[in-house]
Amino acid sequence: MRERREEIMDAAVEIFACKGYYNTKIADIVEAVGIAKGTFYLYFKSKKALFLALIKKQRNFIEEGINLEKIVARSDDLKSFVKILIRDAFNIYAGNRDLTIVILRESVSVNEDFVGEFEIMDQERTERLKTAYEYLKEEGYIDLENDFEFFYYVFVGIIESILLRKLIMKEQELFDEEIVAKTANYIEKALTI
Amino acid sequence: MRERREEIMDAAVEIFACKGYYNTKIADIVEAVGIAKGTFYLYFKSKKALFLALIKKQRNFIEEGINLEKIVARSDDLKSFVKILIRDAFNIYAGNRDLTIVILRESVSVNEDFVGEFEIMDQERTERLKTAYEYLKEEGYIDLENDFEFFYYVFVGIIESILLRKLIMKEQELFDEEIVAKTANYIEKALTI
Amino acid sequence: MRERREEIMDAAVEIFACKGYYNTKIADIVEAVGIAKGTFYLYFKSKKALFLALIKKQRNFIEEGINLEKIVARSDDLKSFVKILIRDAFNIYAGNRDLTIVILRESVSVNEDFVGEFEIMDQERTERLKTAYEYLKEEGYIDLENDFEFFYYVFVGIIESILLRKLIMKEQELFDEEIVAKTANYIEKALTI
Amino acid sequence: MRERREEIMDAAVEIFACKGYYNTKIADIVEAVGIAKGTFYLYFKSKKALFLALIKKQRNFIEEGINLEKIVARSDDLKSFVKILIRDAFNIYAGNRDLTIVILRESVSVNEDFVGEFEIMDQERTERLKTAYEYLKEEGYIDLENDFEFFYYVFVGIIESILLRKLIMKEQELFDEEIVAKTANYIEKALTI
DNA sequence: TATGAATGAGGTTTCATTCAT
DNA sequence: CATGAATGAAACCTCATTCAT
Repeated sequence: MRERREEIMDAAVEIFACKGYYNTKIADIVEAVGIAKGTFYLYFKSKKALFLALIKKQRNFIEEGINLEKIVARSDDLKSFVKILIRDAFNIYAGNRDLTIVILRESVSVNEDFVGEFEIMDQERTERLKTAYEYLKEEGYIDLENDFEFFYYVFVGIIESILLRKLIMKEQELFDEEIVAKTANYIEKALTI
Repeated sequence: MRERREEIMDAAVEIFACKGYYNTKIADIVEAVGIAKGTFYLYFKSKKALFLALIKKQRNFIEEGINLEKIVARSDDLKSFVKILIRDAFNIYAGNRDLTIVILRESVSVNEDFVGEFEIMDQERTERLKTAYEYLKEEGYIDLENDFEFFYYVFVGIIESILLRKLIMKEQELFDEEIVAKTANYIEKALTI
Repeated sequence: MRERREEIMDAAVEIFACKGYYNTKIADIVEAVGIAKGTFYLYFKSKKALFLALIKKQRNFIEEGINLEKIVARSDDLKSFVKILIRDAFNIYAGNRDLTIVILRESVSVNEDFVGEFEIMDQERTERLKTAYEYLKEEGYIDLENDFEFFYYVFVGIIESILLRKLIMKEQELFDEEIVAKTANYIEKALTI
Repeated sequence: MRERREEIMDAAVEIFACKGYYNTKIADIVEAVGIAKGTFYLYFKSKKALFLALIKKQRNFIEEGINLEKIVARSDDLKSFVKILIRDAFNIYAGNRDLTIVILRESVSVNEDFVGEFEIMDQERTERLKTAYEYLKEEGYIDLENDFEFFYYVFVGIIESILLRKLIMKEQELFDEEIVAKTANYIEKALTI
C-alpha cells in the first residue's frame, strides 16, 4: 500500500492544479482520498504545511532531474547544451504535470506564506543557470557581451511560457523531440551573436 | 476631487499587487480609501466586479497604448519593429506598474470567476501578435520557417519574464532605453535565422 | 399635483403587495416614485412609520365603508343583512385591492412592530361583528344557541379565504353580484339552524 | 440522544412561530439549540433550506394524518364525514402547534423563495378536498348546486380562521370534542341546503 | 423641500482546525 | 491510527437611515 501521506499529496496536487490553492478546500482533498478530515491533520499540520511539502517535492524533482555536470559532459556546443538542458527540464515537468502547474501558478501569484520558499526555489534556479552561464562563457559558446540577467530572462521566460500553455492543454506527448529541438533552437539563437 | 470609483480602484490595485486577490479583504480596501464598507458597494457590486473592472482597465490601457499600424509605419526592419513594440509595451506597463503586476499574477493563477476574461485578454494579445507576425513575414523580416506558435512563446515569454522580475523590485527607471534595446535585441536574434 | 405623501404610500402599497414588507426596500419605493432616498424621510420617519400609515389608511377605509346602522336600516332578515354587509366589505376591498392584500398578508405573518396595530384592527372588527351579532339575535334572525365565537369564525374565515384567493388572481370584476350572493348564501346557511 | 437535525428544526420552529421567518436570525436558532453557528450549516445549507425542510415536514404530517379513504369508510352522512375530517385535521395541527403556526403564517405572506412550495401544498389540499367533494356529491350528501369553489372557501376559511386564533392563544386542550363538534356543525350547515 | 453619497450595524455563510471517541 | 461532529473567527454583503449641500 502506498503511503497515506503520498496519497494525500497526489490528490491535493490534482485538485490544486484544477482549482487553485485558494479554491481548494481541505474537504475536497480528503473526499478525493477517501479519508476523514481529522486524518488529514495526522499527516500535515495545516493546509500551508501540505503546500510547503509540495514545493519541497518539486524542488527535489528538479534537483534530481537536472544535473549540470552530466549535461556539460554530454555537450559539445551551445546548441547541444541547450537542447539537453531543455530535454531534461521538459522531462521533469511532463512527468509531474499537475505539480508543475501548481508550483508555476502559485509562484507567480502572491501568498505571503510561501513567498520565502519560492524565493529559495528561484535562487536555486538562478544558481543552476549561473553555473551554466559561466560554463558556456568559459567555453566561448556565448559572447562576452551577454550578461547573465538577460540570459536568465531568455531561458526562464521562453520555457515558462511554453510550459504554461502546453501543460494546461493536457495534450498527450507534450514535449516530444520536435518541440525540444525548436525550443532549443530559438533559445540558442537568442543567445548567439 | 478625483472620482470615488477611481479612488477605490487605485487603492485596490495597490493592495492586490502587494497581497494578492484572495488575501485582500474588502476591509483592507475601504480602510486604505478611508470610507465605510457600505460605500464600497455603491461603486462595485462585489469584490469580483471590482476585479473585472481592473481587467477591463488594463485591456483599455493596452488597446490605447499599442497601435500596430503606427509601429509598422515607424519601422524599417525587424529590429526597429521589435524595439518600438517593446518600448510601447514597457511604457504601458511601467505607467501602470501595480495594475500590471495584479493582472499578470492573477492571470497565471486560477480563478474560475475570471478565467473567461483572461482568455479574452490572451486572445486579443494573440491577435495583435498575429498581425505583427503576418506583417513581418510579408516584409521578409522573419523567415518562413518561423511558426507563429514559437513567435508567440518568444515574445510573450521574454517580456513577461522581464516584467515579473523588474516590476516587483520596484526600481525607478525600470524600463530605460538600454533595457528596451537589450530586450529587443534578444528577441530579434531569436526570431532571425 | 397629488400629495407627495400619498404618492409614496401608493407606490409602497403596490410593491408591498407584490414583494411583501421584508423584501421591499426603501430603494424600491423611492425609485418607483421617482424621488431621492432622503425625500422619503421627509414624509415618513421610517419604513415602519410608512407601514403604520398604511394600516391606518385601511382602518379608515373600513370605518368609512362599513356602516352597520345603515345596513340594519336596509335589511329585513338574516339573508339580506349578510348580503349587504358582504357587498359593502367586498366593495371596500376591491376598491383597494393592493392595500387589502398587504394588510391581510402582514396581519397574518408576525412582526412585533405591528402586532399591536393589528390587534386593534381585529378588536374593531370584533366590535363591529359583535354589534351585528347582537342585532341579529335580538331580531331573532339567528338562534340563541349560536355563540359569538363561531359567528366570528364563520364570517371572518369565509370572507378572508375568498379575499386571499380572489385578490391575488388579479381578475377584473372580482366581486360581482353573483359572488356576493353566493358568499352571503353560504354564510347565512352556516348561521341558521 | 435526539438527532441534531431534528433538534435544530424544533428550535427553529419554536422561534419562527414566535418571531416570524424574517425576524429570526441564525444566531437565535443556534443559541437556542446551544451550538455554534457553523454547526447549523452542517445540517442545513442555508436558512432557506431549513425552512423548506419545515414545509416538507408539515406536508408529511398532513399526508400521514389525513386519510380520506378511512374517513369515508367511517362516515355515514355529511355530518359524520365533516366531523371526522375536522377531528383528524385538528389533531394534526394541535400536535404540531408551532409548525402549523409557522406554515400558516408564512404561506399567507409573500416570499418568492417559498411561493412554489406553498402552491404545491395548496394544490395537494385542493386535491384532497376535491376527492372529498366528489365523494359527498356521489353519495348525495351535498346538493348538486354546490360548486367546488365555495366548498373550498367554506372548509378552508373556517378551519384556518379557527386555527389562527386558537393556536396563537396557546391554550391547553385547544381542540376538544366540543370544538370539533361545533366546527363540524357550522360547516355542515353551510354545505347543506 | 430635495438630494444622494455615505454610513455601519448586523446579517448570512465559509472553512481550516480541533478533539473526544 | 482514524474519525467526523463541532467550532468560531472572519469574510462578504445589505439596507434603513443620516446629513451636508
